[in-house]
Amino acid sequence: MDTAQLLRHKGLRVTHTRKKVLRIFQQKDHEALANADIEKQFPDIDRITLYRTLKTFEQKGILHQVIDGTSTSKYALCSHDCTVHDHQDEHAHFNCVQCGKTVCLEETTLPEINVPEGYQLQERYLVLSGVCNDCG
Amino acid sequence: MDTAQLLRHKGLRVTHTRKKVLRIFQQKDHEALANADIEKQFPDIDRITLYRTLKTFEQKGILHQVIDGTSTSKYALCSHDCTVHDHQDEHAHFNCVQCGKTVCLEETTLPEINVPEGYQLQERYLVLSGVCNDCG
DNA sequence: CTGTGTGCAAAGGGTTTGCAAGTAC
DNA sequence: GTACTTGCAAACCCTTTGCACACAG
Repeated sequence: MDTAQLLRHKGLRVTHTRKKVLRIFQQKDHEALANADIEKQFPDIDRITLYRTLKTFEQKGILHQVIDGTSTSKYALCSHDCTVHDHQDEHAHFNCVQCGKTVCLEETTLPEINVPEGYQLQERYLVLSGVCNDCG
Repeated sequence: MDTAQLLRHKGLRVTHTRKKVLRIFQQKDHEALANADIEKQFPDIDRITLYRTLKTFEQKGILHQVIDGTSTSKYALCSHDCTVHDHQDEHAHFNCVQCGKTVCLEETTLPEINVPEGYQLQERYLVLSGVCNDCG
């Protein structure tokens, strides 16, 4: 599905900004990107519009948030079986402490966890940090 | 070891603020606290001093940072075998999406993870979120 | 044409830095 | 007395909100 089709399929209007942002995520397939990362690649975009675009994409099930232990929020493309209400992102993420890049480790799986009596588990994140291939 | 002893043992001067902050963490043993949480319990403390206190405690191996998926940084007491350079915190943390509280799940263990060729793993965090016992 | 998206300004929350005054040892 | 700590102001970064204008459908 190309960018315009995907947007339309998710009930969103097809705008220049949205196509461009979506394409960036598709190119950087296994990487989690923050607002600032996208601004770097696309300097003429309005910062605020970008925040809103990412949030909209998340709500529509196009992107999902990635927790990587840094204080900035990052997003990555949802896999195809993601629905709006049930984001599936069952793998670990690795954050490089040197370059700050965060990648999805697709080959990993999350462990089963038993939460204590009375707790309701909704999301699980396995966050790894260290030095990546490029920086090591 | 009482608060003053611990501080002295870590090479820190014993001040009113440090004793009080340390005591709060000791009381809330399995909970990860953010700057704001401590301010609530101890309203007359200076916010900036508190930031610095927490950072100092982390550097000295008294506290360690807890990743819980929220944008605020939280800390919890290090276990006894924590050293300055090698923080050990081998269990999952659970963040309640309703009350925002983050607790350590001492009984869990982190899985072994194989990182890709060329990656150097330094830290692992298993972050859970959902609804806690009190809110559920 | 209508409702959705954008761009700008302004504000908000969390955090850090600089510097003078205060305090532990 | 000296080096370490504190407290205050100000700055910084990331993010959100309000509102008028622009544009997709």
